[in-house]
Amino acid sequence: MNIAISNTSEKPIYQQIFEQISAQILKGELEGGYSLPPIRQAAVELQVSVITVKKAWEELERSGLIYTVTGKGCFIAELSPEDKIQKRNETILKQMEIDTAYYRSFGLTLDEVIELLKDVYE
Amino acid sequence: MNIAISNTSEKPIYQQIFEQISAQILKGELEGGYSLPPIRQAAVELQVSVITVKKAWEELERSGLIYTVTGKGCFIAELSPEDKIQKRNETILKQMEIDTAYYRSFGLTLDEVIELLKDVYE
Amino acid sequence: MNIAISNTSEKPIYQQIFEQISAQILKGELEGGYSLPPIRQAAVELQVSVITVKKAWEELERSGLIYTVTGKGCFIAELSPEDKIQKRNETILKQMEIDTAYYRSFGLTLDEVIELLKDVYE
Amino acid sequence: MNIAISNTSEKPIYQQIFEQISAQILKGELEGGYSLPPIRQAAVELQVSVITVKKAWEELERSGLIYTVTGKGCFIAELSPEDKIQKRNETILKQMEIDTAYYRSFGLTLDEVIELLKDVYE
DNA sequence: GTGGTCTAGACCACG
DNA sequence: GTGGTCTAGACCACC
Repeated sequence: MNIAISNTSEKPIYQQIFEQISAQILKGELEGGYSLPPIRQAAVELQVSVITVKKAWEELERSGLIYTVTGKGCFIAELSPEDKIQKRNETILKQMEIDTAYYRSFGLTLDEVIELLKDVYE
Repeated sequence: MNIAISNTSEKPIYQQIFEQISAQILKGELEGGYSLPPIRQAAVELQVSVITVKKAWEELERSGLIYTVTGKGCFIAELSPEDKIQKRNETILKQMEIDTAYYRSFGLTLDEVIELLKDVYE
Repeated sequence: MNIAISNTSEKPIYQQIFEQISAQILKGELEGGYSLPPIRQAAVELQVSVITVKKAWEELERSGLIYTVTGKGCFIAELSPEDKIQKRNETILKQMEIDTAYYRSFGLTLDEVIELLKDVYE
Repeated sequence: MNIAISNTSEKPIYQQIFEQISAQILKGELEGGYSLPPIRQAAVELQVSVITVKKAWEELERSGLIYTVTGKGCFIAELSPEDKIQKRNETILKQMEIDTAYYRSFGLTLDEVIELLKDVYE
């Protein structure tokens, strides 16, 4: 559970948790078959409400990244490396479309965006 | 007043208005010195409440993109092309830092991001 | 008519005019007996509405700094130097009470205020 | 919530609230980490609309004096004594420049201002 | 006519 | 229960 939570962020906490675990699974940091910690334990670790954790877990299940075995816990879905990459790209592309729409609204060309991106990416 | 409002978007309406006018000013579509429509008229055109328009206008003023003359109206600030580009880049870089942090959390390298970006930008 | 007007200031224009003429009379820059310019001419010079000038003139008359001779114009009241100083101090003290109340609300002592004041006064 | 509101003042209510809370924080009367009352409760206490309170709270947040945690409440920022003094002086100096410009427009010297100030400060 | 302020009341997401 | 947003409608000062 290597997760950073910002209370003052505009992003809901449950979504911060969802995004970070989601990224960790698709990066391969969390391997298929292994279990996530019980929600109550996660809630204590992350210093948030049980409800908040539950909401994040539900999002993960809805995205097909984990599955629940009633009475046993939540387990990370077993995805092939190809599946992971595909899911990762789907997720990112969805966000990227929103991002580029924003950049374009300011009249930026692709080249200008790439130029700025290089600076930001360090 | 060429503005598209989505009521279903998660983004507050006032911010949608702010972002679009902001982009239009920085793109040079709205020239310095000219006046924005009166808030009440804009409210009718955009089919939103007067207060929602006002909130957007206030953000624009706070960003130095317009100035208000009480009893006369709101006018677009006279910015040099350099100022516009600088302000534009500031605005975009702020957003881009958030975007890239997201991409990186999935383990994407700069080159991968640029590759995806090219596809999305069409 | 040596008057600087700011459209963007929060202060009403008529009050800006009033304050500046008021100060000039009490400083002795405008001498008793001399006439102010006709409101229409003043309006043109100052680039403001006739109504605005009229409102400033009315305030001046109410303060006893000018008097109107119907059909002839507005004249600066003849005040002895002592009267001027007294009026000036009255005017300033009224404002100063408001100002000091503000400073004190932050817990500043008299000495601290004087210290800051010296810096600001250059 | 020790706040005095004047309905007859020319100053907007939300600004009166802002200024007084601002002063209390910078004086150290309200300590970092503690929470302000919920806006709805404050509205009842102060006998004003919820929106008026909210506007004051927004100004406080913009000034870096409080931070908002959606769904939890608004908390007073943790500022070091040095930060407080610096912010206090910034705030006061901004106002003092306006005040002194007014005094000077009447031809008062620094010494005369200080003399009057001593009287007013009691 | 313009913007500036304030009100009362409503619905929503979040925790 | 908390803040975040939005609405409709009102009154005021200023120009």
